[in-house]
Amino acid sequence: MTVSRVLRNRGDVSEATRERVLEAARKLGYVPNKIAGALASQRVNLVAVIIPSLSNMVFPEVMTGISDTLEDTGLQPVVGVTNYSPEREESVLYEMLSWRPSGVIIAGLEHTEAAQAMLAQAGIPIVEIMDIDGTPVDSAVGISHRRAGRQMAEAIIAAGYRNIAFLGTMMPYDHRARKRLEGFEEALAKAGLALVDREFYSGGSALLKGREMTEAVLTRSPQVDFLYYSNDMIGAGGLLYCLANNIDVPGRIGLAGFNGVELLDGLPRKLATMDACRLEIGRRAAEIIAGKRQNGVIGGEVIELFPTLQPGDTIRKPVL
Amino acid sequence: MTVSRVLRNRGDVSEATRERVLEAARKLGYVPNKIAGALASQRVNLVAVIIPSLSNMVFPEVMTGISDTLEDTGLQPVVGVTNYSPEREESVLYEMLSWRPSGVIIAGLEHTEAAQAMLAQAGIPIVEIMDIDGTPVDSAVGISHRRAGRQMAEAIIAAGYRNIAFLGTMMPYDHRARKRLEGFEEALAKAGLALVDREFYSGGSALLKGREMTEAVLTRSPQVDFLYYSNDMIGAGGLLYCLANNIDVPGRIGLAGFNGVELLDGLPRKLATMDACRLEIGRRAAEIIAGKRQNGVIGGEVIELFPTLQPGDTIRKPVL
DNA sequence: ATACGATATGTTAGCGGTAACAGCAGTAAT
DNA sequence: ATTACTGCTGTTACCGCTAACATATCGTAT
Repeated sequence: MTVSRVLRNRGDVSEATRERVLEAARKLGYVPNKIAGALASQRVNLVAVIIPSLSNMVFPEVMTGISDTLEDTGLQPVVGVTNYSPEREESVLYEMLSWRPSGVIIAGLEHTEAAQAMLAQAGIPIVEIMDIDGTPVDSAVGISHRRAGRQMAEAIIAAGYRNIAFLGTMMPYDHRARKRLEGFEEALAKAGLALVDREFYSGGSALLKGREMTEAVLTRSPQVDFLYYSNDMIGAGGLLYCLANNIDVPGRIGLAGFNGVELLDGLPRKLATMDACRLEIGRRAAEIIAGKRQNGVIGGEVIELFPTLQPGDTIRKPVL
Repeated sequence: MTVSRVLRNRGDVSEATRERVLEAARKLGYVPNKIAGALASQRVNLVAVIIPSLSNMVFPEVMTGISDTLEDTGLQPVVGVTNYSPEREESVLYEMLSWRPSGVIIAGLEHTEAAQAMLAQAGIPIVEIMDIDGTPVDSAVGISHRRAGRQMAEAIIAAGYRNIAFLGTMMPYDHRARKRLEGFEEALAKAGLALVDREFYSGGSALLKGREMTEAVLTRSPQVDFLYYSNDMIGAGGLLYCLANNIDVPGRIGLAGFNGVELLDGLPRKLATMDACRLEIGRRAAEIIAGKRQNGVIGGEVIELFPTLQPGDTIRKPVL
């Protein structure tokens, strides 16, 4: 018992005994068994983080925000990856919940019915991140992708472009990309426009795909004067393609992506984009988990963040 | 007890009872408590994976290899990130070991003394990945970065370049980048050459840093005819800089990076690089953990993988 | 009818810690 | 001297599950 007290810094132990215990622990290479500890105390310092992928730049940055904020709370993030598969999400969630974490941070608002039920039943703070276009189980931190799509469309139209094409992922479960496209088309419609062309891809090097898709669209639909990409990586590929082929950007063709990835800073020309507040999302989500744990508040809150449009060098200045 | 048997698919249970149990579990939203289960059975289906960073492209791909292989073994990877800090590595390791995982996959061979001791004492399979230039605690899967550096130097020299500069990270704890540089300089020395210039960076957008550093070096040392980058990202930045400034690549200046990241495929010209066998490393490491668990073998094995040099378009053809 | 093996279910004792409380010495206040 | 309190250490009963063993049930060969 005294050992337990020393190792957890809880309760009074005389300095002499504390020393003896620590010395012995060090000598024996003793590592306390958190499994037993957690079972006895009904407390687990783990936070489940469930995200679709690690291979694009977006989630690692969210992770950074989460880790930074959790750093000095004693909480530890544990990552599960779903590869954009709802079934896999469900099973990862089940697996993680069975370790009784202190909270769950999960990407998106769309989950299987079973997953929804598990989240609702879990009795711990749940934060759904990235997206707020929908109804969260508990709390949510994110941006409105629909609005983001609309905003970009409005900026593009204001700049005088009229023949607009969309290039993006095919993934049926990338709900956020879908919502951006919906918002985008909605704003086009309001201006009496419609997409002139669209092109989808899946898998492979995004940068390369961006080049290929851009070539395909420009060949097929020469009248196109703007390319809206569902993410910055393929947008960057498109930009490199245009530069390599001496296409006047943003005069003849305008370009825009989404995410505000750091990578763009290194490109010869800055791609228009909207930053997705990734770091901030991670931070705020972690704060909710850490905070709730303290004061036991259960009411869900929705935090909407507002991405800023970065016009870069690939959109003409608006015609007034 | 019967419930336990049903939920773990272990032992004989009549079909009727099994159905009843599953139905009840579903209706109640019952999620078994793995903490208690693990304590009782002394078995934990978790594999600790400890890596320095998620934000460059290399570790996510290793993770993919690990996840894929572990997928159908019932084992689950749990990721911890150290940010290249030995102290943080030590504490992350301690934290993870206290959950009694079935194995540890940890990047690099360099750890604090305490971390080394913990790994040695843990009594579970340990796989140190990425690097094999050193003495592993147990098993290791990786490449020789020293050899990789040497190989690249030899190829560069064979191609006729003589005034070679190095551009890389400043991070004192990126041992693998350091070893590559050591091997590189060693091979230069053997050919009677030495680095003409060197430039280091830390933090920020690697692509942008690549541009800036390249400009700095070329301005400061105009005689330089080859730039060896410690990673592909800054190499790509350098390449874009050269192309933008109409520098003849690979005639006037040759370029090479390291890692073989997918990103390069999308660039207007292919950067010379060496792929680091990331996917394969993840796979083999996971196999060792999964396999050992089965047959209880404890002997450590060292698996050296051999990266292939991809000359791309940024090294002149060797002069024979 | 009896014995037997196979299948199905129940019982008991932990796993390694921690919460809660009990005990005990020493010191200060009454 | 008695009481009250503080600081330190020890005791006990779990936490929720599973290994190991015990028991019950049933069809079937003897």
